[in-house]
Amino acid sequence: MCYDKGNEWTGRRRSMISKQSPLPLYYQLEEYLKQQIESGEWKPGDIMPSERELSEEFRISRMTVRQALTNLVNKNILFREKGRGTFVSHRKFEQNLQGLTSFSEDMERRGLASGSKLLYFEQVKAGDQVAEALAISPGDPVYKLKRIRLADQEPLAVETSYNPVSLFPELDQKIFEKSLYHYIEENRQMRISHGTQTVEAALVTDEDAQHLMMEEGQPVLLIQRVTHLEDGRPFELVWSIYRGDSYKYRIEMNRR
Amino acid sequence: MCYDKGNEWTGRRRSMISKQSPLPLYYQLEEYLKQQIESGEWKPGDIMPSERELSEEFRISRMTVRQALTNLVNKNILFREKGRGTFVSHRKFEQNLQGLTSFSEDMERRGLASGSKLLYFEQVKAGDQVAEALAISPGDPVYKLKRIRLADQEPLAVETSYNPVSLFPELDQKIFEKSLYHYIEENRQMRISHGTQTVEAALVTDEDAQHLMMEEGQPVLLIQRVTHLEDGRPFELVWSIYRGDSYKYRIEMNRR
DNA sequence: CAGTGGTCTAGACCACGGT
DNA sequence: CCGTGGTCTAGACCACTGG
Repeated sequence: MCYDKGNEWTGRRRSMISKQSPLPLYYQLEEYLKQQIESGEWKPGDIMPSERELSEEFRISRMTVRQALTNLVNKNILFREKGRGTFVSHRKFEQNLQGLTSFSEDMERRGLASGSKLLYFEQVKAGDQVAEALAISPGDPVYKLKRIRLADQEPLAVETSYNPVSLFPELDQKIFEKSLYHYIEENRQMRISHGTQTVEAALVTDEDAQHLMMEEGQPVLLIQRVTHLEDGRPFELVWSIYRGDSYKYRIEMNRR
Repeated sequence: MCYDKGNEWTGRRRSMISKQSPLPLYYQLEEYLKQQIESGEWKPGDIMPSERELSEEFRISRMTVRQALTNLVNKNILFREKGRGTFVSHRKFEQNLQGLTSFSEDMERRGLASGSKLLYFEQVKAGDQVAEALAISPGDPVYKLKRIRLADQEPLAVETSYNPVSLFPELDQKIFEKSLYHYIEENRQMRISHGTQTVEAALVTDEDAQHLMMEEGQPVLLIQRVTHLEDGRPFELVWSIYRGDSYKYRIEMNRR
């Protein structure tokens, strides 16, 4: 009986992977396994079929199976034990939670409608601090954008961003309205790689208090972010001021 | 001339990698390349020798070279471009960026002497909030520890931590003085896996103001952390209150 | 002992980038 | 066009865990 079921599976599984597809085989296998785990077909702690079994079932070489499994191990979806096997992780996190996300992605994850109100968008000369963060020379042109960020129509943050004109000469307001990250990755085909953030507590300034409809003397979260492309060039510097009473910065991370 | 230099290198390089070593070849190559980059032999933006070149020079197969390079790419030390080559990243070498670190590890990274002043250490019954965070039942025993954390002798934070007695029945003050993380990983041979933190801004309370030698009405950074073992069980809940004027929470992260 | 993941080889064909 | 990284194969031997 077990064998029968196994063979059924073999057929179903093999059909999920096509050598005709333009997608790499390891990627197809990776997506298939991920989907099976997400759908609960295999549960945390379950042992996976061995590499040689998967190799035979899908009629692909063991090295290709390993490439798929290794990627899932790196994403913390599977873990391996020498001499024992490969298992489904206990992690409940969808990976990526410590990922670099934009305001809109952040709000979407929290189930809030995101919006923004433009204060201004202009081209200015970089000051010393901006120039250093963006690895350009003081006086070089940068786009400066200031917006009030809304969550469910309520003002949540004031955001000021700087982007070097030399990197994206054609930036305009519409690109920001949709999503700068989307524009960079899809329209410009460049890859966003990593970023540095600092988070600190401060008291709200008079100007920001007006924008955020807060009283004086209340605390705010002050976040600075510098984000880099894959070749290391910084492409944005963002200063955000969040209302202390309505926003928590949340991060999930791994040891090592 | 270029060729001569190339051949010199070939000899030197090859000698760095031994098939006799118990260490895997890909790992030896990885360490060698990392060291060359750290020492400035190759600089950010430089193109690396091609995979086929490295393969010939070190007399190992291209797949093995790829394993070494792939690991370095995953660590953000190198990046690849299709049809062009493999390059040294511009990324600074701080690694372990988004890692889960203890207060002492954090201070060490900032070049500050860390210390702490015990306020109390006792066994109490878990309240609802603590029980939920630690995935135990309300009323279950937990260790509660409250300390003032010092950086270069100055008070920087007030920290309250909770650990389930059921997980570590033998915890004592001395273990905390040295390092709980060290104890768990070295003495107990358990693996710390992941954690969740929230960071928010608030005004200092009267009690904390005294501990931190702050005036009333000043902002503080309020950090909550829940940390898990590899099997998913939470083993600590920590509340930290940092002086807003002297501490920035810093995090580096990758997209995707 | 048989089965597992870990490492390694020597080929192969592809799509891509720059000349 | 040639050289690059990206993918893939069909083997191989090893060290390790379990019964």
